Amino acid sequence: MADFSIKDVARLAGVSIGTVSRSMNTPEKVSQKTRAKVEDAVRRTGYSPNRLAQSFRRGRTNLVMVVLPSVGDPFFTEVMRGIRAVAETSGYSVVIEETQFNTMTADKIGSMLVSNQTDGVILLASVSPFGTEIMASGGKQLLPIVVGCETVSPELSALPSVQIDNAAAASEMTDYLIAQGHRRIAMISGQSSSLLTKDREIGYRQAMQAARLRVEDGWVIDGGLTINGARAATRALLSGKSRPSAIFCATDEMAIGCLREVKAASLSVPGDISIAGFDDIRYAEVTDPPLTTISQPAGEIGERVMRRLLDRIKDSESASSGREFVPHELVIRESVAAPTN
Amino acid sequence: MADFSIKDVARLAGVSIGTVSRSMNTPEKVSQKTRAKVEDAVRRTGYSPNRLAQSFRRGRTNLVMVVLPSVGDPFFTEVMRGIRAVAETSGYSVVIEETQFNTMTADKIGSMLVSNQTDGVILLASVSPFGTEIMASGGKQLLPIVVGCETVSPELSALPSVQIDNAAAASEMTDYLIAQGHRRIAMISGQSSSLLTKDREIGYRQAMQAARLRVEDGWVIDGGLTINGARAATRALLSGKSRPSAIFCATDEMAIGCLREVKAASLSVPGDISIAGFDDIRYAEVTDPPLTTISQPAGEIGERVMRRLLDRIKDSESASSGREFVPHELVIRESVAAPTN
DNA sequence: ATTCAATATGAAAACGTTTTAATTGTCATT
DNA sequence: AATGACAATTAAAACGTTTTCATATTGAAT
Repeated sequence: MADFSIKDVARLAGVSIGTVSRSMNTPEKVSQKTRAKVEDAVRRTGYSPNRLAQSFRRGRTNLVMVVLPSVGDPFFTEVMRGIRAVAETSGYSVVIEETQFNTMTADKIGSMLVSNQTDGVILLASVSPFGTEIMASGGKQLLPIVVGCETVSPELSALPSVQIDNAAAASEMTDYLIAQGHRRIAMISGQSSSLLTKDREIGYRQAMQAARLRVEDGWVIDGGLTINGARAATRALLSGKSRPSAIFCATDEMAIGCLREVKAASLSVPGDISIAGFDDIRYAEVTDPPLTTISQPAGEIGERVMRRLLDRIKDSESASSGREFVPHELVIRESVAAPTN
Repeated sequence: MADFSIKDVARLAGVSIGTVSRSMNTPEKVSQKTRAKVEDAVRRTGYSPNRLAQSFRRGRTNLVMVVLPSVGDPFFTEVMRGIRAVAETSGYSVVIEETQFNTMTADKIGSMLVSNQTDGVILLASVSPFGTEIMASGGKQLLPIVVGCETVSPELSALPSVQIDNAAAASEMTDYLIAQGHRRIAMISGQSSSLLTKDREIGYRQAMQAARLRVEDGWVIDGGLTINGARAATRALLSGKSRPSAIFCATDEMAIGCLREVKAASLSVPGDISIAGFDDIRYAEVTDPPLTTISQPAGEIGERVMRRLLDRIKDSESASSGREFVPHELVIRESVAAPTN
């Protein structure tokens, strides 16, 4: 398999390279007889076309790239399954790129994607206005791109996106906590650069306000989207002058850290403190107690987002733009109960 | 930015395309004056080279692909960090491909990688002899490829790989359980296609045998590498005629499922049953109780595996082959204690 | 001033494919 | 027997770069 080219196959089959190309791509346009010769030559050489040359000449790679914050985030398992499912039926391959939490999102995407490496991009990572300016120049995109799960900044709201209504979901969870009798509800949110958790924060604040409940100073605290960040945040919350009876975490990842820390402080959940999460990752139902959380239809988001990307690749003019919301669901498990005091 | 080519830049700068190319790639070979002209033209057009054409012509992409079972597996977070760290210092970009647990590993890799898409592959996923036959034809590889974390089948043991000694680590854990006083130790392993967990199983069996302990029928059970699989396996274990006092899970993921199920059966951990895991994923220290497990130096594995890949890309002849072991560590937390009965 | 070396540039080939345009061959219709 | 239509094939252009080779320019040394 020492790298045969189409030329070798052509010589071996006794035809021109054009015929070889047609034999492989549009076999119906070549006669039975010659097709057989070509196929034989292909088999004998073990020839497989140089994809790079192929993509270069065709001007299309049949490859889409999904950008996500980090491999190892359980939430994306199902989203990817959905993406892959529809990609496969359309002859697209999927390739993944990490932003490692924002370090170089913009650069990477700008430099390696815009320049013809892939036919389109699915952004599951934080969408900064800066990053996408590169891509969405002059209102018209130079590369098909759609956003999934994440919140897009207002000025980019025309970008096609598929997501749950994060603010509404967060409100719903907060309402649920309130309905359970909680009045002192704190929130562990993400860093300010995370628009996603900002949205959830907004929902929380709205619900609190609607119920005329006070959000005390220090009750909305940055958990950095990590377990350890959430543990630190939880310590701060527990040691504050005014201790909440419930902690709403903007992600399950942080809820897991929070849960651990609350227990480490010898408090029981939900006995002493209720904890709510968000995302319904697979670990959420095996914590002790299992987490009450918001479930996102991750697989469906994946499917939809990929379908919209395909639309856009096919015909970027007529493809729909703007946000598309999918339903979320409040999953009641055991980490939330009525407050005891 | 409507897709300028090098030709446009050349025309605008009033030089030949060769000069433009040189200006960008080997600026020291072009005079100050013309370089300035070119740079200006580049700026004015917003030109960025067509990567596809570039890679095609150069015969190299500066892209490596890492193949892993699934995005969403927390274990790979750190491995990727390591890989990326050294890739970045060498001017390589990293792109990720999922096998979705083996469905089409071989095909994907065979078809899209061998044909010039990437300069090399890091396999973090299960290495079947079948899959790699394609890549390692005639003893000599046609694409630089190295294996990380995973066990390679004996007939492919010449493939460069970086991993801990899984069997030894599993023995060590088993020995530890025995040292704690356990005699009745069961193991939740992976499906038979997972060479990795088979290795761990071997270590377990060896340690049991060395201690002259009996492995009863049904005590090595397939947990399918998933939480739910492990829960089912645990149920089977608990309802068996002869109940173990300790359960050694071949992955933390399964240990988490096991832990939940044991508690669901109203048994305490480690009071009634001890549980040990493997991998030390980040969730392992926030379970209740925190998991005793084996820690892999994931970041280091990533770095080493990427370095070996670079060696191989640079000079496939002289690059080292064969396995390279890195040290593991037994992390003692609270999920294992002496048996009570 | 003249020559030589070094440096800077341009023209064109090359990479492996797809695709267009031109050519050949075949067959049915007149 | 000649024409036309159609199918199959070939030759060659094209894609956007990099790189080789030849040429032109510069500057230094005689």
